[in-house]
Amino acid sequence: MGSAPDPNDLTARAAIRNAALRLFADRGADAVTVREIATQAGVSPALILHHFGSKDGLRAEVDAYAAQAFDAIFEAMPADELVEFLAGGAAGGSLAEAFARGFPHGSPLPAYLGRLFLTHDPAGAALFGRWYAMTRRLFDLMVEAGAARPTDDPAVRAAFFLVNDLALILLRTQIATVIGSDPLEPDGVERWGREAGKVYAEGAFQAPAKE
Amino acid sequence: MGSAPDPNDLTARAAIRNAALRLFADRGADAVTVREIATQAGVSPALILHHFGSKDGLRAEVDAYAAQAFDAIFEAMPADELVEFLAGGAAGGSLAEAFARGFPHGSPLPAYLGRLFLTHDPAGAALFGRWYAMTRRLFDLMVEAGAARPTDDPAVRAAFFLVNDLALILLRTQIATVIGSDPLEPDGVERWGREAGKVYAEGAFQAPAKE
DNA sequence: ACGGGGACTGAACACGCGTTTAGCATACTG
DNA sequence: CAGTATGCTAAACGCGTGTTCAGTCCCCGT
Repeated sequence: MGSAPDPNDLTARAAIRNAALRLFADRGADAVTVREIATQAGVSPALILHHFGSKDGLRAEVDAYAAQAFDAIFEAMPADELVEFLAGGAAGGSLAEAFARGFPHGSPLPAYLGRLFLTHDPAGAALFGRWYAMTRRLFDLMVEAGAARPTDDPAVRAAFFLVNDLALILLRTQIATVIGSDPLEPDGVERWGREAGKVYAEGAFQAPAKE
Repeated sequence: MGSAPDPNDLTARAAIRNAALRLFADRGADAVTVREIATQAGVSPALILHHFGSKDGLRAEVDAYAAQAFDAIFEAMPADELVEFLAGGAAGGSLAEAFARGFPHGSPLPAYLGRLFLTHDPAGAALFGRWYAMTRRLFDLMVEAGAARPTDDPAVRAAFFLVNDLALILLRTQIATVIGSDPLEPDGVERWGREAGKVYAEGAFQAPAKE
């Protein structure tokens, strides 16, 4: 929430927050103990309560921190720029690509996002709503610009594209296993973007060959 | 695992299993207590341990039960039939549609599947692998039959289609909120299938209008 | 120099968890 | 009818959890 670069960041407080973020993303907040976070952050369990009041307080702060990070991704994707980008023929500009670009290798935030959606966290619902509205607007602009075909069910189409994009983040590890590249690392982004771009531009099915 | 219709099903044992399945799917096994399952199933906590040995034993049995249900869906989708179906021009035959058809309204299994994937459960990884192999085979057959365009990265294309399909299940509630239909209920399946079919058949983007 | 306050800790506490145990009915077997 | 296995329960146990508390250290203003 605080916009100013908090001076008491990079402190034990921040170390606790970061450790909690990573552990929560990996295994879920319920499965992580305060003592475990403390060990990981190199502090005593009591200090966590001293700084955050309770485990739930820490949880709330980590949630807010993650939400802020996601909003940063969100705001780094201005719609106008995207229209130009897409209209230029490239298939990029997806949320997943923004993730790959915005979050360094090994960041716990993609996994955290998955948990946000799976646990039906209200913060996750709000995030989804905002991203959906953005996708919807984007397609309106693209149709207007002649870059996308019109459709009679734009609500579903926007949702279709959005969740396809999110699937890349949610199923990241499974995808990496079967295709041999992490789809949030440059190599995987490239392969995925090319294939998705082809399907989105011209489809994948065709009338079967006559005989 | 047992193929014969176990005579001691529809008993307290089955009631416990069903209650656990629903609770695990909704909130995750770690967040559910044995006492809670017992209350829901109308038995005493001790009976759960009597029947399943431990909470982990129950968890394993519920996992196996769910895996069996998913495999039933899997086997209800023979590839040959699918090829004909898809080649016929319809966009159906997706995993999500099979889910909608195979699981009654309000079944906890779709949510359970989400947890399987999100928690990096090995059973989830195995399931994903099998479904991926099936998708991969399906596309090979379709290309052979002239129903799908060839691609130089078939591994990514198969993964792309599979995860798009799974996204529908994983993000079901969020989708339902924004499009106004549950995508695993007949109405939503219809809308989603039509839109996805259009995109997969002919794409959604086009060169911008010249001027 | 010194007093005060915040960062920090070790030890303990209360509680809820999974689990154990002893025992009660019921029903089947000889 | 005794004997015994089975389905089931109430009560308790040990343990790990989130949390509290009393106190130590150390920096910083006066």
